[in-house]
Amino acid sequence: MELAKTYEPKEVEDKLYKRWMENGYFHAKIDPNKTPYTIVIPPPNITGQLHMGHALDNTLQDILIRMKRMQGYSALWLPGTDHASIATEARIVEKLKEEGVTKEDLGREKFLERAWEWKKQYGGRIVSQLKKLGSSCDWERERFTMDEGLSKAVTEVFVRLYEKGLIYRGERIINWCPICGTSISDAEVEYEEQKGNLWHIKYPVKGQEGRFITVATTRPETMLGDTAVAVHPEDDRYKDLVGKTVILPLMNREIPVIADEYVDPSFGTGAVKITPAHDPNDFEVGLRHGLDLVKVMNDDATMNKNAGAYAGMDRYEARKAVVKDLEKEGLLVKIEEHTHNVGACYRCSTVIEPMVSMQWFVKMEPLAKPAIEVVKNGTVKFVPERFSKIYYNWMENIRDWCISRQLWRGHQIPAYYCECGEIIVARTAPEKCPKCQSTNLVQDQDTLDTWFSSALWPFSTLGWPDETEDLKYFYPTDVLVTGYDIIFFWVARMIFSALEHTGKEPFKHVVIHGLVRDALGRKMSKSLGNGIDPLEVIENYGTDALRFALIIGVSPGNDLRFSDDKILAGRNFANKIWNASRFVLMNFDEDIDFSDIDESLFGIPEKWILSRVNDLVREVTVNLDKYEFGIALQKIYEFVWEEFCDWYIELVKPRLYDREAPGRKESLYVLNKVLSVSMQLLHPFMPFVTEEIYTHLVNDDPSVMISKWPEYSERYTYEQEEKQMDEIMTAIKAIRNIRADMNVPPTRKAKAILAVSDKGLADIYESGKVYFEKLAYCSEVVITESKEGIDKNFVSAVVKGCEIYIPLGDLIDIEKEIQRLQGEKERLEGEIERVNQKLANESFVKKAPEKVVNAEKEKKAKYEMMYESVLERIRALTQ
RNA sequence: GGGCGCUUAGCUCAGCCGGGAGAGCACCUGCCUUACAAGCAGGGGGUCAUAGGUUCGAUCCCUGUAGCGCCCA
Repeated sequence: MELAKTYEPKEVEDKLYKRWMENGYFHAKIDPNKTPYTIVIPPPNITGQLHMGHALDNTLQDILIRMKRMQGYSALWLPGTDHASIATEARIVEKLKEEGVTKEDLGREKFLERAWEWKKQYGGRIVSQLKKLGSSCDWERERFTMDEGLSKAVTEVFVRLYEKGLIYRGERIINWCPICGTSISDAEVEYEEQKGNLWHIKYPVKGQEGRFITVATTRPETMLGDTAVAVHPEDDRYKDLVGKTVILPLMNREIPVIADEYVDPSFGTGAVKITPAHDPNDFEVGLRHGLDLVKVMNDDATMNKNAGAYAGMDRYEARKAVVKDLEKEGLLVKIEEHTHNVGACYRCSTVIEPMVSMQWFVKMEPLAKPAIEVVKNGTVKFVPERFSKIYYNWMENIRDWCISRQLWRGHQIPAYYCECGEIIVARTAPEKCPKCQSTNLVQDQDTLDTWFSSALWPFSTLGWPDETEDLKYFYPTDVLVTGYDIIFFWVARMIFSALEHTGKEPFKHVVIHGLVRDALGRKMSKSLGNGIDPLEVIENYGTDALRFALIIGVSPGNDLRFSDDKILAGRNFANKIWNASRFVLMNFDEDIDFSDIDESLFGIPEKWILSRVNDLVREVTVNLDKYEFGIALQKIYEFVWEEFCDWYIELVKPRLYDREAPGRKESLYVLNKVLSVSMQLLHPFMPFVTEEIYTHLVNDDPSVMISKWPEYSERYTYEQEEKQMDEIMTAIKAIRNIRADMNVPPTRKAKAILAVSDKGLADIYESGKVYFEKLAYCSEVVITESKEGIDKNFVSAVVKGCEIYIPLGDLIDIEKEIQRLQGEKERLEGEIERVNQKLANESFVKKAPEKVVNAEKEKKAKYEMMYESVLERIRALTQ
């Protein structure tokens, strides 16, 4: 059988994915004889494009799901997409703008039609991109957050929480984005340190001519809405003013001076202006003191009629004007430079405006408590564990969640307002008001935060609120894989939602990974233009190379740098195993049949490699169970490349080239076996190349992805052969080493004399003669006890229990050879010195484990023997 | 201000139960050896940030310090 000389991913990937789909391998069945294993995908934005973050996240999930599937679980990876209301709406609004229309011009109904069209146009894109990545999702179960079923779940949750008093409508301070034109939640605000000013402003005290109280503020324009000045109750500077009244400059409004613990006397002047309608802390102060709310801004961040002369100005224009006017009136004391944190909209980076607004909220405290508890008691475990701290920190300080959005795209809030003032929250639109019987009802115009529906994802996708078979079998899910940037947005909300509505945790493990950065360590972003398109990588190097590059060398939870080097390493690895398979298959006869293998014909290399691969099986399984993806892949890489290709294949060649050699077929069997197992272990990481190879090899499975995951077995542990192979390999390396030192090309074969006194070692070498010839380029191998006939024309090397001599005649420079041996001598002296020091230390010998002490003693004996040999050789050459 | 992470070869990063520091890339030497030059063989290169502590023994555990990064307020 002939395979191409290099692996061509393009020729196999789409073909194989199609085959898997057609055979229904991705579909998970409800099977009472199997244990379910479930992962729900973090749903990407329906109109989004696959980026490296998705590629990493989904590769990790695919690795887990493919392994579990092979291990015999009924493994369900449930895919789907998210409607991403704010992002989608922004994009459509942008598009309309190009057409010269606003969404209001279009009207809600037409606008929503456009949104569905948009989905139709781009909705398939991310899904087909996930397929390019090799994701083995159960596409028959694909879901969308605005599907009928999921929408039903959203309504159900809203109604239940409302009925329980956990959802309420109220006028409270929220984060307002003037560009997106909607409220956003606390989690959606990104804080950035900015250079700004601290303005010190004098407020005249009423009835005390010439007396002022000076406040410091970073936002002078909000003073127009001030309803008090606050000082700390213990602050002697202001004690007498508490309860008095000051005149709000520019507005000439009278406002009280109040005392509140919230004020930090050491900051600024120790007196602060209170604007309850435009600052969250001031809002709290306002509640405590019963202050008025004076809102001075419109929704587009221009000043409103309450701002008097400043009405109509943009907030920054107003700031300038206010400062200028204060200065004119002599009320501006000073301007200090000051850096402070400014909140911006995560979506459009506009500085958000805290303002009082009538919105819907989820009451968080009763929901957060059990959600903290399940992590504390280990029902839900974060991997790595340190992320649970971030989770606690957020959950313990959480404020009520603002869930209403002034957007059209999304789940419309199931609340209906009657002209009589009654509010009805219901699963279906009520026909008339239960209070006044009016039929004049209007549904709330707002939609829900997208995360409100994603919070239900692990169970809504399985059919909840209906008690479906899927829900019963696959829920709770097993693992959630996601980035640390989304713990607050999503993970936390799924946990409390699941506990509240299903009474169960949504998943058992939360595997957190880092961000994919560029080669310089920067975040990949559109604005920087430094993003690497995973599809381009797939196009050029293949999916397997991409997946390799994303997994190799990363440790859980840490960010990773993505570089061309790693892609090339991945591509080269795919090519390497491709060629190893090519070699194996080239040696198969058409009618190859392994049904009558005689294990007694296994040689040392066969038992050695079987033992090694057996060990690999354990290592890979253990590490994957710990979510140590990087280590698991590294182990496979090293085994396949070094032990299997560089050693075993070379060792087995002499046997293969002799068609009459006894055990030839057994070696072919071992090649086939070890390669098959390697492909099985590697398959979750690099699904395509492994499938292509596995199906060419001799085995009973039609596909590696439904083959049985290998298991470690004592039966294939050959300790003795591993040791023997070690001896042979060490000697071969020593010969290669001196040959390379002498610059002897492989074509120039040379005799090797192995001077051994130990009978056992001599036997091992004897049985491995042919390997020396092949792997150490020996023309002849003499194993002897005597060193007769060895003269200055020989170079030598010393390994444990053996002296190796190679006659190289005129290639030898005796002076240089002596120098080399001197170096070796010094090295051994150092080793002996170190071991002696250890062994001379009484407490070491007394307290260290016996095993460790013995190992040191053995080393000592070994080095001393080698040292003697080197000395002797130096003497011989210097005579 | 509170919390977390990182500091290991020229670069990017691994490093399990504490018992002689590893990989990829880069660099140097020799090889088109009938699977693979996307390859083979060999080599150089490290005070494991720093100061203490625990221990027979510390890259690893503990404490302090410095630098970098992230999250929260």
